[in-house]
Amino acid sequence: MNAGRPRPNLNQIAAALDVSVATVSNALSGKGRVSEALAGRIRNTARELGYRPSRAARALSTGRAQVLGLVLPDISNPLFPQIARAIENAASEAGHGVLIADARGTIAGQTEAISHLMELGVDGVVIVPRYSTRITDIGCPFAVIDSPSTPGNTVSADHWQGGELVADHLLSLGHRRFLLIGNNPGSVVQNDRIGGLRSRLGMAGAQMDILWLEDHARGHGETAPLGLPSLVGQGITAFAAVSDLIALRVLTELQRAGIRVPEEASLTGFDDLSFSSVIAPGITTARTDMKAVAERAIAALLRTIDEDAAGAPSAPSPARAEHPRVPMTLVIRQTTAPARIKAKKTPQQGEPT
Amino acid sequence: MNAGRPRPNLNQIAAALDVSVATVSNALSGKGRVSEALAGRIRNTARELGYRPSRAARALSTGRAQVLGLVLPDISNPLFPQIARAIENAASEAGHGVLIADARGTIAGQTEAISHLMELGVDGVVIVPRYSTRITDIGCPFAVIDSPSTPGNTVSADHWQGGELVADHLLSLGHRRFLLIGNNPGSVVQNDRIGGLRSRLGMAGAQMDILWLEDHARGHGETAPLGLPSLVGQGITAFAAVSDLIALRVLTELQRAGIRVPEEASLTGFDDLSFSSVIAPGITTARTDMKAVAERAIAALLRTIDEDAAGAPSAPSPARAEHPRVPMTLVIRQTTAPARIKAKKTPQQGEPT
DNA sequence: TAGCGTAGGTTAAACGCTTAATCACCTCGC
DNA sequence: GCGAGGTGATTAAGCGTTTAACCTACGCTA
Repeated sequence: MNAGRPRPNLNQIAAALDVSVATVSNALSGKGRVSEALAGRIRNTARELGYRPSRAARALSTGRAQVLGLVLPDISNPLFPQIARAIENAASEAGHGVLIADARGTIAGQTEAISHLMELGVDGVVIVPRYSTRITDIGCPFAVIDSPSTPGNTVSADHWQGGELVADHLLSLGHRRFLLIGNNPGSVVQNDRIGGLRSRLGMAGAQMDILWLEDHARGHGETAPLGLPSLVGQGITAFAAVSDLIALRVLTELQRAGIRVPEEASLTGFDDLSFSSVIAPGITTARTDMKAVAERAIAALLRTIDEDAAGAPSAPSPARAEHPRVPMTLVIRQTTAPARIKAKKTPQQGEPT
Repeated sequence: MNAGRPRPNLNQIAAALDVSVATVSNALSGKGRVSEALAGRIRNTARELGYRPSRAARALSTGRAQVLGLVLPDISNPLFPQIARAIENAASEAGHGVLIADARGTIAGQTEAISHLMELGVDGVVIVPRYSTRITDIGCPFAVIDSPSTPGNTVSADHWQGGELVADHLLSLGHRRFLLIGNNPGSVVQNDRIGGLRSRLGMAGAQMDILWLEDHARGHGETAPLGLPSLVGQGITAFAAVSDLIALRVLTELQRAGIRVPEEASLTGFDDLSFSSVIAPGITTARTDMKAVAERAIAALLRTIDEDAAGAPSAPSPARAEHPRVPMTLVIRQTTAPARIKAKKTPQQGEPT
């Protein structure tokens, strides 16, 4: 029923050495009791025959497919590469494969993607949820990467602290009038970044406004200019965006209007997207240590899978990591510089709003 | 040996209805001979019990895991999201999952990634090869997405034609002096794009130079300015980059120098990356119909897998698609406009170099 | 020398599904 | 009244591993 390339299996090795398959299995996995001499011979012939264990058979026998799922809100999100790469590496390190699934930006798509993955037989999934989604029981072990302030979050970057980092940097450069730019107020990640920014800027007595692009788009259209140049005229010297993609939009809009960055206005982003280091000027940004996030997420997920198999009564709650928040780091490039105006006045401390 | 959540299986359905597992299997798959009445009852109880077939068991029995691998030269490549999304959708449509693998930019990593995927038990892989790599026998069915001029290419965008498209557009706007910008001359894709551009520009008797960024980086460093503004002074009116990422770099460098795009210089890219539609001005670019490419690649791959299982003697050559080249389309945005100088002279035809 | 622990294996069942082979029964046509 | 053919189901083998349970020497100790 199954022609194709007949891969060598345990039987062939066993037959070649005239031992039982169980012995071969034990020798290769190092489990049962096999003399070192025989084990060596078995390993040799296994190598000679080019033996590759059948994952399917192993999965059937052990109940573990050694495959994890990765659910993303939108694969075309520019941050996706970083996440996917990190998750894949971490999982690969642990001997697991990663199956991707695209939620297509919708909440229905997210549910669908998860059940599709389960259909495919994954042992567990790591979910980067679409904003304003609360992942509850999904019938298999799962880890959530969102933001520390999200209930049920397994591990993530400390977006709030990232905001503080950026704020401190801009304040230290003497900036006092800010525009914070977000996309969607429903996103916990974005809110936390804005929150971190506001808390520090507020403490320093700085003046700030917030622009949510989604609101702006509703009024003026998706690609309408944001009217930033006039704000510079009104004294704003620093723009802090919650994403490098937004920062890029700001940068080009300012440049096009003939406003020089960073000489006339500073600009920061988040995420250190691929283009941020390539363009001129390079974008100053807060970066997530994706490797750390992914490793902790995978570790927590695998632990949960084990516990689940060991007989947890059926309470599939999100995996929990020991250290759920990974600090962000600041990458200083060329879009930030000392504020031009009102810069000689030394930074005033302890002057809360 | 296997606690955990005991999923309902064929046996339970069979027991519940007091029929044999074979009948249940047949009813659910619509294969053997089962009366419509019984089949209906079986489907019902299957639904009630929340039955989900075990992929592992099916894979073991049929020899098909229903999982494909996707090998990418570098997951952090900004084009990756488009490809991954399209492949995932197409595969999902065909009932298959997609396992990702990262070649980490190296040729060794690519080999490693492929064998890792095979280790994981994929039925076949689709490979987007690192440039200057020739994929030969890899022990399992595979499809290659590179460029039509690559031997062994399964399907891809018609990069050459994309270059022609861009060239024609710029020529029609009256441009006559060009700088073509590539990254690495070893990339077939980039070479084809450049080739398409050159052929058309050459036919029109235009003047052009080529800048390979990798050469430039070797001499001046990775992020060194490209010295574009002075070229504009020398009469170049159009920059054609082989990627939007490069185009973005060009755009920001020009803008920073106070050169207005597209008023003083036009600019084009390739791939329609995520940021290209967001920034100001939006980048005019040649776009790949990834959906079409992915669908053909998957279809060809699945066909090859079938043939392979049917007993192809063991000649695993790349999957072949009926229509291996997918035309690119031009997305005209704001970085291209009529040439300022020498533009009144009507385009001269039939004046080859 | 009986008894025992242990190193080094083997046997066989189980995982859940697919599918070829078989079988029982019923209906026709002659 | 009997074989041919068809329908609807069952039986059983097999996919490749894992693993619990069992078996057999052999070297010791008491």
